[in-house]
Amino acid sequence: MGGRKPCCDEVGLRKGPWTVEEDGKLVDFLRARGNCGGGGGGWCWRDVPKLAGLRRCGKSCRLRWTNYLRPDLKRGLFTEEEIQLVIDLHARLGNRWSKIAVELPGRTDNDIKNYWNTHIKRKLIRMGIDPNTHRRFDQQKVNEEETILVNDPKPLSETEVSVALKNDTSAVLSGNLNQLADVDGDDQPWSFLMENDEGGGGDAAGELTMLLSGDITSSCSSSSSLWMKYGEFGYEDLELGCFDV
DNA sequence: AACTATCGCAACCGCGCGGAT
DNA sequence: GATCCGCGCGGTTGCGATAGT
Repeated sequence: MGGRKPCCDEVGLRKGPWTVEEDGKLVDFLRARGNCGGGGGGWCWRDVPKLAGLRRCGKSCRLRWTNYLRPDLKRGLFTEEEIQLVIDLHARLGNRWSKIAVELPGRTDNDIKNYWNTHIKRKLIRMGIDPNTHRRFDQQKVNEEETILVNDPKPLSETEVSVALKNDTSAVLSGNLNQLADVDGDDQPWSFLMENDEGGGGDAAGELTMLLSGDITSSCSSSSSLWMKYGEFGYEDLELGCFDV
């Protein structure tokens, strides 16, 4: 669009982490002047640095406010419900983080985006699910991904996975399932499934086996419904492994 | 204890959209 | 209709914290 200038090309403007003093100035200003958006405040973000006495660009001020200083922000870990909601919404909306954020009060698009990229996305990849399409990779793609992730990417057969699931995964699996189950060094999600498998938890392991062997589309219409199904087994937090143990 | 690798989050960058002129 | 301008969005980067060796 017609040769816009970068907003931050003015010399003397600060970049990088915000100081407490800067935060204070910005908060004070916004509390005193009310909201932007053509409202009664009579200011726009571009004016904020000048009006608030900050040596920042307006864009940086807006970002700091919306992502960090807003009083209605919810900090801390995502709840199980939020995670499931994110997955479900992402399946429908794709990377439209701002749209997803609308459905999660107190969470910013940046929050959700970060959480997706650092936690959920990797889990899905390792489970053979394309995080972009929410469909399973073809087996070759899975192998390629695993080749990158582990040194010995030899794929497990469905039988091997099944057997492995019946045993201690961390001990049995030296290959990709182990990576898959313990991406970040947290507890083994699959152990929970094993426990539930005993008492009519049904085919949790079986379904997982299908998932791992690439038959997810035959068992679930979408990944989000899959997560809901795991929710029935207590598979509620795919990142933190905080199952009912 | 020192070093290295990895993770997670805050912040930046560039682009596109939509309203105003 | 063309151009300008501000905002918001999504992708990416930088860096401190933490874990592993």
